[in-house]
Amino acid sequence: MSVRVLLADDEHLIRGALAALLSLEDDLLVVAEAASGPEALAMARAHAPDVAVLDLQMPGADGVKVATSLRTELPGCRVLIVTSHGRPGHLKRALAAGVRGFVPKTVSAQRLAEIIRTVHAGNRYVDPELAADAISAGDSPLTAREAEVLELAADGAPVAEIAERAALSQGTVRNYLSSAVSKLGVENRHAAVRLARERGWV
Amino acid sequence: MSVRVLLADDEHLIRGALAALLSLEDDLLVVAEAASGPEALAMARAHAPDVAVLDLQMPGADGVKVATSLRTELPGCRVLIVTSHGRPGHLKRALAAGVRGFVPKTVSAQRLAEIIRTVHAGNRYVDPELAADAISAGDSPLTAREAEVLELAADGAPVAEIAERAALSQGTVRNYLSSAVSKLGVENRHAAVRLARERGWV
DNA sequence: GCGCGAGCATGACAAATGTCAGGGCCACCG
DNA sequence: CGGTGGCCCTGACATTTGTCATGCTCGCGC
Repeated sequence: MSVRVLLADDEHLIRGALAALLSLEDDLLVVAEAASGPEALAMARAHAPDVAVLDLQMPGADGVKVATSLRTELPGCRVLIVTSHGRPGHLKRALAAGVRGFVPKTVSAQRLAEIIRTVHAGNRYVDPELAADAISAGDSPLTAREAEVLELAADGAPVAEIAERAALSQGTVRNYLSSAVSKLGVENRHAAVRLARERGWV
Repeated sequence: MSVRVLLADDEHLIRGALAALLSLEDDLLVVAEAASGPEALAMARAHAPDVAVLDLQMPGADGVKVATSLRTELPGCRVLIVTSHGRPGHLKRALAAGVRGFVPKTVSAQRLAEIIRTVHAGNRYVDPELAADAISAGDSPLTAREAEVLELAADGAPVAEIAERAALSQGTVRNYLSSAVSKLGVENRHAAVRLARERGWV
């Protein structure tokens, strides 16, 4: 009785190669492939796989969004996320979405096959290094409003625009920005945005 | 007589899978693998491959840097760059470094094998879509100083620091920044930095 | 009820940033 | 030679952003 796997990654090169390698394992069966978030969802609905291996970054909807949808639509389907750039915040978001495994693309195919089995058996697996990063990043020191304002400031918008979109006075917006900057111990709001992004706090 | 290939990519998953798939081709022989820029160089020196397939983003030194070194050290070795995120500037830099091929990871392994043969035969191959992007991005409208100042501004440094590092008055720095912003048709310097980065102008 | 601390909000002031008009230099063209 | 235009550079001025002191509200412990 083999494990039915769905593979989703926008990079054809990787997806194809991965499918080939996983097929070498006797107990794994790649039943569907997808190149985008929406496509992954459609494929999952059609084939009801045991395990969905999702790339974190895909056009349309990222791995975590797909995982969230799958959680309600196919509760029996375990989700395993693979990613190139492991930012702490992603891991946190992923676990919150009910993802069962989270691994970087630096693992070997052999190892990935083992992890697929682990996840299929109902266990969780998180790459130790990524976990350590997430723990050292800690929880966000930002308050709700600070995070909100920082997010609106993310694309370099002027304070006036942020104030309007958040229905706040400009002074208040500056205040939150300033507070976020000092909490994060950085030089200016742009560095704050970058850091918060990196840590997954926005 | 098969083509001797060096494979360099920091993602073990992809590198391994790729090696396996390329090995299925009778006329391709993967003689070495590397997970970082420096390692790729060392492997190239040791094995003198016919074609080096390099990931654009690797720890240590990126694909283009490696290509530059290879150009002088192993002039007979053709370089083919593969990349996930195809930014126009990268392509330009790569071609300037004497790279013979440039493809996104969205191609299939089959296609990649063909391209390796193409490059080995002495021809060039550039992904049509990436080429179109690069052409539509066009040449940088920025003058030398504008680009220099923009680069120094890239990490959110204050004007005073940029002025000092560029040995200019603060007024002048502001002026260049302003000029760059208006040339790029964006709202502020941060957006300008992002856009210039994206287009490969800095 | 009362004091206390945390988060939310504001405006005044100071500092940094963006904009403008203009001057010097050099290469190019008539 | 005498424009003409592009690039480099500057300081003065207007606008935007960052900092600070302050007030409000709400939940909590006493």
